[in-house]
Amino acid sequence: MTPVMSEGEMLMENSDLEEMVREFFAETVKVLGLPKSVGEIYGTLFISKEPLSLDDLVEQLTISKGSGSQGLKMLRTLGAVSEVEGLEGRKVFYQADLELKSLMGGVIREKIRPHLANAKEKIKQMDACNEVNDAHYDERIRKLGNWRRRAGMLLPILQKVLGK
Amino acid sequence: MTPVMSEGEMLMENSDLEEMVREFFAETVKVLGLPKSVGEIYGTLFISKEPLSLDDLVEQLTISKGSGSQGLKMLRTLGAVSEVEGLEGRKVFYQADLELKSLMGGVIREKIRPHLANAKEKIKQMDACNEVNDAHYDERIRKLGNWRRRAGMLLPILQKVLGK
DNA sequence: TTTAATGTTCAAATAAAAATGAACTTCACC
DNA sequence: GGTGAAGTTCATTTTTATTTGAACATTAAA
Repeated sequence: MTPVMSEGEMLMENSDLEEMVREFFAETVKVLGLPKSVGEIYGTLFISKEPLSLDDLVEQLTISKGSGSQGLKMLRTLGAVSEVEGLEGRKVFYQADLELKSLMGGVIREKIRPHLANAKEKIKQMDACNEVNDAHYDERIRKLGNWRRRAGMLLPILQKVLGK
Repeated sequence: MTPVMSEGEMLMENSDLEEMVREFFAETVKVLGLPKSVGEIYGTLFISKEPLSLDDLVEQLTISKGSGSQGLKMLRTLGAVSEVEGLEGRKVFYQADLELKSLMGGVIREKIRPHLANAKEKIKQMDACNEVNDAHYDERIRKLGNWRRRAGMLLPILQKVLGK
């Protein structure tokens, strides 16, 4: 709305590069099951020279305020962005946490772990359902239990390798 | 079409359990970025007492032949199902490979590795794009390279833990 | 306490992904 | 070669996921 520009805007060179980084993350987060706009927001913050406000992001990405707000909320929940004290009024600025483990760790914590917890329940129910104790079904349910257990063991290892 | 039933059909008990397993895999594969029908097919094969043909699956799941064909194709590509020599005519029967690593390994090989290879290219392009050698951009691109490298290291570890 | 800037929510619109089904290919068997 | 069962392909339809935008909060400053 206002014709006044925020500080960083004019000195920005290399908008090709910034665009590439945005696209890069847009694709990358899709592998993690997150929406494209979340990747674009994260990518924009990742490459930005200074923290950006919601309005900055909405303007740079030409996405709606609602989309931006929701995307930032998700990234905050994942722990992939952090708030920086805004100096002007109560506007909040965001910066990307640059570590792989922030984004990945967030996905593991918020998406994969809950899924595995749910799976544990489901498998228990299956066991209860197999009242006749059919040997074939027994064996398959046991195998499913092993799947889950093994997947559960994987996560700490993953997080360890994701490291610092 | 034909009113004649295939052998296994009548002795099937425990259709609740089978339904639960189908649903379980339908959800699980979504985490891996695969379509629901693929999970349903895999789940059906996973719990089935005998190998099933495309027609069997289409009937049990009430999905279209096209969907079934595409789903089986994907599962074959991933290495999560195998063909069993059909005795009747040239009809093919499928059975699930019951190991976690078949499905996961397939996803890693067919989806994640290609994505990482692509990422390597992209990062190279970014570097080329940063002709002024701006220190800030340099550092971010370097960090992206580290992400990719680390992710690449993760996969063999994953596959090792997925094990036998 | 009003105003205006900032941010959130959610029903509706849009875009993206998946499933359908009819046309087509292939091949075993006659 | 002709027939039909088996399987594939792909343009269209359906379903699901994402984005939008307008109404609604919240609060800093006047």
